[in-house]
Amino acid sequence: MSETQTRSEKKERTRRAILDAALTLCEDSSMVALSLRQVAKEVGIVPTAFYRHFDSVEDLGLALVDESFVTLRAMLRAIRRNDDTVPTFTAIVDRSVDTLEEHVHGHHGHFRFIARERTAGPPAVKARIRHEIELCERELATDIARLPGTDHWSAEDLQVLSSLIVTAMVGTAEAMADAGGRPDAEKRVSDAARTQLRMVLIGALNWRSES
Amino acid sequence: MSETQTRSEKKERTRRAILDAALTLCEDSSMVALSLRQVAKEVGIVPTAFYRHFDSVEDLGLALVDESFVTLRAMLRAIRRNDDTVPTFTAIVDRSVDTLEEHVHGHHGHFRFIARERTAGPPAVKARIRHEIELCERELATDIARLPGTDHWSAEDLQVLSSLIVTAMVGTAEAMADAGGRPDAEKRVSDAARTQLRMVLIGALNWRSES
DNA sequence: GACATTGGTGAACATGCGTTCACCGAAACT
DNA sequence: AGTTTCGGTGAACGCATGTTCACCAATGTC
Repeated sequence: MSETQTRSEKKERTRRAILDAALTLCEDSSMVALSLRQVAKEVGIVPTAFYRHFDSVEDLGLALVDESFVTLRAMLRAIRRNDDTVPTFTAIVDRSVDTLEEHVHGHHGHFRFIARERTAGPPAVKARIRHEIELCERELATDIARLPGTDHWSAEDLQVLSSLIVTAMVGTAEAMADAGGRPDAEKRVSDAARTQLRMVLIGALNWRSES
Repeated sequence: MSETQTRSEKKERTRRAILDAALTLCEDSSMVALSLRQVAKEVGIVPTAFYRHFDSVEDLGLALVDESFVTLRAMLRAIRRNDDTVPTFTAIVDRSVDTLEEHVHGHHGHFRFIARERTAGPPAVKARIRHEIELCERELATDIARLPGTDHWSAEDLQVLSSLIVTAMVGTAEAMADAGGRPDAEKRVSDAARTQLRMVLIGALNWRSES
């Protein structure tokens, strides 16, 4: 029987459906404008059944944050993996932006969610996202510190550079998701991202020789 | 009689009160979660009276966008004025960030509004904000083109650099507004912004010598 | 095969929403 | 002084919201 399934399988299925529906429904506004009944209707269950899976809408939001950051961290791991195998700086930039393009293309929902709810979500969601992003910045800082030519950098400057790169990349991911899969638009965004990253890195490498 | 006033004065007063109340009320969520009745209650008028001033909530949103960009453009003018009188690059950066800090400090509501609704607002509001930001990027591009040492730059690279700077400065404004007036936090943000801008400019100045 | 667990149901609730309409009273105009 | 203009009022509408509760039927357990 292909259509029969264990109870917990079925439960997990509707849980997924709720998460997906919520992500879709708040796509062009925000979590704060998301209604439980809308989600339920989209999923095809009665509003009450929602509470079998989440304690509240806020709970749903936090689950979406976690899920989105699983996606984001998977991308960061992929980028880090590439960087180990690749020699020059421009090659690192190229491969990194390629990876970013590929992942954002495949999961624009999650990336847009982060970019949006970071500033507009419910307080608890905002807080969680900011915290996660801060962690990403710190990880990036230690990655950069491992690169050659950054020995004499202060911890503050490392942090500031990471923050700049993350901000730029969040902006890129946003623009990429807005490109909506049109290859020409995506190409333009990723070319811009490459240029931006390269500019920033050139600036960073010539740092301290000036100030 | 100090408390009497002409009819249009009174009208303008409540219009202002509505705008202020709306800005305050959507401060920790978004315009999409703003209710007409909330605003009316905050202002101290009956919900119906709202329609004497705006056609709809969306109309209110667009008015807030316009108002916010009046503030933002005033800041840009101030920065541009400084730049004309100041000699070195690092001095330009310092003065620019000072000006930004001062203006964001005085009008964090407007800056947070732009940063938030840019990604989370109602569609019409989002569209208007993106358009205005694009204009700012273009203006910045022509400003940069007027600086020495950018003769050989392509139009695309100018645009990309402007976009990077604007993205970074929107991020800075956001962080600055989040600092919530605490001088030490504001200082940290503006120091970071100075470093970031300087890095970007160093990168930009050494551009094309590499690629 | 009997029993407990549990995902989903449907009615009901109080509340808040945007918008409409006729109406009022004071300011503005003639 | 008489009339018009207009910001604000208050009731009313239909609809959507979050949450509660008792209930059901199929699955899992013994």
